[in-house]
Order: sequence, then C-alpha cells, then structure tokens
Amino acid sequence: MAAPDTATKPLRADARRNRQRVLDAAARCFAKDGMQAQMDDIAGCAKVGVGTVYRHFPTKEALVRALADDYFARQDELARAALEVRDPWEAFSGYIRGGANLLAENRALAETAAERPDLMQAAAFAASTERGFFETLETLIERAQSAGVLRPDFQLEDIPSIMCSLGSLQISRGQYANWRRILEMLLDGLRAGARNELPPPGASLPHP
Amino acid sequence: MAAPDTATKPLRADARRNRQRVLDAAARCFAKDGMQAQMDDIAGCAKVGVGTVYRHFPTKEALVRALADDYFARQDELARAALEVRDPWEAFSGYIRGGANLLAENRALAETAAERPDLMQAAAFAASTERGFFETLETLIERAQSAGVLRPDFQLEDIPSIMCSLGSLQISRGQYANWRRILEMLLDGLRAGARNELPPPGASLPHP
DNA sequence: CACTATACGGAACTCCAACTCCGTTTGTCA
DNA sequence: TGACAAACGGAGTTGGAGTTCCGTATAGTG
Repeated sequence: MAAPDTATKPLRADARRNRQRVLDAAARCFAKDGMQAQMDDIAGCAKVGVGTVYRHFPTKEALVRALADDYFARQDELARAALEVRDPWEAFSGYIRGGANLLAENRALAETAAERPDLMQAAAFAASTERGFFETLETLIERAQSAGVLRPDFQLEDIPSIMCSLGSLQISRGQYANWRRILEMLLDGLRAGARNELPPPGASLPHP
Repeated sequence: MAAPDTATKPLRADARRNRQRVLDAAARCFAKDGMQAQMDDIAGCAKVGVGTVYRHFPTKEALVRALADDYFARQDELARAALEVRDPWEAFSGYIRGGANLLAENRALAETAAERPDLMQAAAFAASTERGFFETLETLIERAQSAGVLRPDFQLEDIPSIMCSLGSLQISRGQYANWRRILEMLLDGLRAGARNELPPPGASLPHP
C-alpha cells in the first residue's frame, strides 16, 4: 500500500507551493466547518482556483484522506512520546488526552471518525513508521496493565471508540463544552480498581 | 410553545392514517440510513407519494423534529420509570443505559445530537409533561449524589454529552461494536469514589 | 531567449436530493 | 347520492455542491 512510485517526478516549484497552500487551507476550512466545507471555499481560502485543488487532490475524499494521514502521523508522534513517560498511567492517560485534543481541533475528522471509520482506519494503518501506530498503543496499554494502573479488561479497540465518542462532542462547536470533564470521568473509570472490571479478554492466567 | 391551536380541525381519516404511516416509515428509514435517508425513500417505504409526506411535514427537518419529539417522550418515560427504582445507583445508571439504548436505535437522532444539538434540546424541553424531563433527571442525579453513590461533581449537562458521545458510536453501524463496554467503563468512572473527583460545582459545604 | 511540458483559473457542466405543482381521487356531510 | 373540500401521487423544478474542461500563464531547459 505504500506509494509504489513516489518518485513519479519532482513537482514544479509553484505546484509544490500550491499543493501545500491547499492542504493548509483545507485544514483550516475543515476544522472550522467540518465536512460542510466546500471545495470552492477551500480554493478561495488557498487563493487558488478550484482546478488547482483538483489537480492535486482528485476528489474531496482524497483531500480528507491527506489530512487524515497528517493527523495520524501526529497521533503516532504523541503515542511515541508517551512511551518515554515513566509513570505508566501518565503515559497512557497522557496519550489519550493528547489524542483527544488533536481530534478536537479538526471537526471534519471527528465527523469522519463517526461516519467513515473505514477511512480513518486505513489512514491509521498507513501512519505506521517502522513500528506500527497500533503496536505503540498496544505497548502503552500493556505497560499500564502490567503496572496494575489500567483495568485489565481494557482493549486496544476501545481507543478508537473513545476518540470517536469524544470527537462527536466537537462537531457542534459550542454545545458540549464539557467534553474534557467527560474524558476525565471516563479516565477515572479506566483506572484499575474501578467496580465492574472483568478479567482480561483472552487470558485466564497471568503470565507464568 | 405548546401548540396554540392543536384543534385546527380534525384530519380526514385517510390523512390521519397516512400521517402515521409516514412517521413509521421515517422512523425505519432514519434508523437504518441516518440523515442520508431520502424523502423519496421514506415516501416509498410508507407506500405514499412524496407530496403526501410534504403535506404532513413541510421539510425534512420537521420530520426529524417529529421523531425527536417521540424520542424524548420515551426518554421522559424512562427517566420517570427510573424514579421508581429503589437503589439510587441502579436508578441513575439504569436510566443512562436505557437512554443510550434508545438513542442507539436511531442513527439519524445520533447524528442530529452531534450536529444540531439545538434541535435536540428544543425537543427535549418540549417533552416535558407536567414535570419537566430535565427536572426528573436532576432528581435522579441528586438522589444518587445524596446517597453517596454518584460522584458529587457530576452535572446535569453531562447527560446530553454522554448520550451524544455514545450515540456517535452508532452512526456507523458495525464499527465501534464495543459501545456498551465503553459505557460500563464510563459508569464506573461516574461512581462516587473515583480518583479525581472535584467538589460539587456550586457548593463548598454539604447541606447543614 | 525561445520552447515545451506542466500547472493554473474559473466558467460551465452534471448530478442529486429537497421540494413544488397541479390534475386526479376520495372522504365527509347534507 | 351528489357536491366539494381535503388529500393524494408523482413528474417536474430548483438549487447547491462536486467535478470537468480548456484557453492561458509560467517554471524549467538547451
């Protein structure tokens, strides 16, 4: 899936510059208006014709996808940075907070997470550098669980769900201003020792 | 805000029947396809012409609003029923579970909660019977907090946010199948005794 | 300084989904 | 049962947003 011919030829200088302007404009417009943002507006915002937008990104979806790639590259950075944090709970919860903040800044991606999880998932897998993004998350989870600070029944798949949940509170800028409170309450529920913990999913014994 | 002239004239028998068929069809279509559902499809599903749909509901939004009214009437019922439950935690958490299930059954309302909270709020206020819906929720919260089973910093406004969050996981039927797990973990975080509780919002002293 | 491939701009096109209109049908009531 | 207001059906209209097309402009090259 990695680009088979990334070296298809270096872009002309103006083309490279415009491509970036379009990306920046798209980020701004999508952050502000969500998927409502219109291609013409993005073009205008980038001070470029619509045609130029379409030369670089053949469809609106392709443009969103490009932003999603960028987003997951940052998520990946956050997760890696969290690996450096000593305290396993701070590492885990710090990543969750940071990731949620990142999503909170882009309304269109919050919408996409709810409506097109497939697209987000594809972008998430593409974000992998040498070590996969999800593997990094898995490590954060395992560390926190081994340290006994994260409930043992927490699973990797819970992370996208949590992000999507919190993201949905961002779609309507203004209402639901309390999303951080909700997140903190949820985090309290994720700590080991919360009432209704179940045994970890696939294991009946701890590591021998 | 209650209908000023509900008695504008009794509908003709066929009109009354068709109105109901449209509502039923809309409920089905919106539940299945979310806001993507098309007016023509709804008409077809109700075995009725589009014109008939529009005679009863002048816009798509009006149709959604009618469903939202119905939805909040049920939410109201749930909340009242919860008042009858002895155990204050069961009452509170039972309502939350029931309410989330209700929203989970209607994709379009889950989308609307995220995108048009204003519309949902209006419908929620309209749901009031003699006792307001939100007052009932407030009572559930206070009872649980007085009993020391719900964290004292939990607020009424957290309920719509929680519903919206969980609802967003329903928008893409299929992905995010773990929403009930997320809810249970969140509920664990809502119980009194969770780590990072803050003092209740407006009070520095308990009731004297 | 030509010359050409590459890129640009934005008017025009297309498609789709909400909504309208009007000729036809049907319930109601005297 | 006849008359008429109320309701119906669905082809057609409208508007809006994504996408295309092509004449013009410009970066890169010999």
